[in-house]
Amino acid sequence: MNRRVRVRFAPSPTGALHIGGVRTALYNYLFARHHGGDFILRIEDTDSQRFVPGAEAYIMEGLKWCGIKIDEGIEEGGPHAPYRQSERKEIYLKYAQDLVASGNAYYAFDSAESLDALRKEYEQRGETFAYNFSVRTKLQTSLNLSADEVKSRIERGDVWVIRFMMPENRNVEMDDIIRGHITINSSTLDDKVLYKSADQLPTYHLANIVDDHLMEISHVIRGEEWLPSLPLHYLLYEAFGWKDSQPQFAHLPLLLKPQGQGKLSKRDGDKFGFPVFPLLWKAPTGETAMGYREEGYYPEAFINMLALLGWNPGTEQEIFSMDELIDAFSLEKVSKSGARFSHDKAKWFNAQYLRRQNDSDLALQIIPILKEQLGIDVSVERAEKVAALLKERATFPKDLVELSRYMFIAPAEYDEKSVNKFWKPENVEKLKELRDLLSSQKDITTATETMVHEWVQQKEYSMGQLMNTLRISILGISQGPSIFAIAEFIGKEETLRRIDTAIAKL
RNA sequence: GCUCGAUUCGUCUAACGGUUAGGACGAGAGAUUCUCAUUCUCUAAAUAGGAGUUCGAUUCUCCUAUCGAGUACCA
Repeated sequence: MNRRVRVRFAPSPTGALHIGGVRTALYNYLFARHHGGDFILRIEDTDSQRFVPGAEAYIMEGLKWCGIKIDEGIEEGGPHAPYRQSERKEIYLKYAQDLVASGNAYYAFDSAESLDALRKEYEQRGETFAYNFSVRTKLQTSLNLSADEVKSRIERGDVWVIRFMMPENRNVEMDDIIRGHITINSSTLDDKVLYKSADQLPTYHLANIVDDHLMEISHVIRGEEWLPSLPLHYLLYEAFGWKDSQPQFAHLPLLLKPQGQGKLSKRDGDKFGFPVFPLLWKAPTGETAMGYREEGYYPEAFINMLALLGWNPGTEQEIFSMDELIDAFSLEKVSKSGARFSHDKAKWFNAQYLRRQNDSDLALQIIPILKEQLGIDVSVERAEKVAALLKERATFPKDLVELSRYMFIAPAEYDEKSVNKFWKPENVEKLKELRDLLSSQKDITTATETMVHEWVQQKEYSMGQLMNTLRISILGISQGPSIFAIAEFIGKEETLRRIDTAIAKL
């Protein structure tokens, strides 16, 4: 069947979107774009209890920051609006009732308490309670009660749910693009709730099938945690008579916690020392968790890193632009096993992207940080020089600010280790000579280095000893790029002043 | 417990049933350098275990082990 590719990312607004969710969205997006199809954002807010204010806006902002563009969604609109399930609530009841009418579902009047009690009872007997063929005709269901009784209970406002009537002992045959063929016997499954009268809302299972059908979704790409629900979903398509237009499924491997075990969860916040969220998250409770954006990651680097976590094109290419990802992506190349996220690798990707920035862009990025961190105003030209000089040594733009600190501010202290190593009387004597030599120059530039080099050789001094002594006097530490480049940057006067200060102080 | 899924260097991964099992991050060593970082070179590092099928299994089948997911009137 050749139909338009339409995929959806369907998060529930119960908190910030963690990187696992971002990756699911990304793979959906890449798949859609690769096939020239549509990427739809649908908000699955059918759990009135767990709704978190701000989560929905966060999800949209997060996707936007990542460069994932939505074709149809709650802000973008589209032919199947609304895209928020809470605003579609009227449509689901009819479908649930259709299933009752066709004999695929039934009403159940059990209270949550009585079910809890049943579960406990079974547990005490060492059994597991399952709401399925074995009990549904014994409990308070429309299969057991007379039609009149059911009708009057509903009319008098008793609380009810509609449950799917899971067939007994049927092998459900399923296909997953990533995992291949899967078979499961329906007797191991239970009668899932499809619709609840209490809040007049469907559960995920009903809503997602109905909406995917109505929205003409061609491929469902979602996390592996949904795999156990797949037979139910297959059976629902069948019960509705929608087999012909049923989407294809692909279940993505999970993202694992960096240490310990289990899948990454939004509750993991930033307790591992790195963000699990794309953006800073401020929960209504006041809790906050850091985000990749705020940490200084480039969205392109973040996406590049995430794309390769569970997918690989089979080549040795590591750096991919979004367009290259779109071009190379295929679900068949998604791996089956869960992936553990590596912070080191994320940083490496960011460093790669930082180097690829051109100096003027980088300058613009660091000027505000320079202002904020060091309280100094720097011209674009000066900032460009800093960028050019230091970008190979940085992971984040903010690193450039820290690395360039002593290019703007004279050191107030001198690193003890470096001083112990190089600040020796004989070196200081030579430094004084060098100071006089420098002061005799018109100005100090990187070209001065050659001259100094020759002078050092002539005098038979040690370049390493002298240069580091000079470096300490200027920067306070034996680190950083070419000392002559730095001297050129701060200028002759400042260079001499710092040498004098160091000689006086140390 | 039950059901389903997964298992290649520490981590992310590659390998029509035939390769000295490749790459990347990280680690270690060396080279370069005025220092640090970069860069470059090199090194260590893996097919969970056991049976099959096959001329030949990382690759296919089964068993075991381990890990994970699901098992809600949550998604």
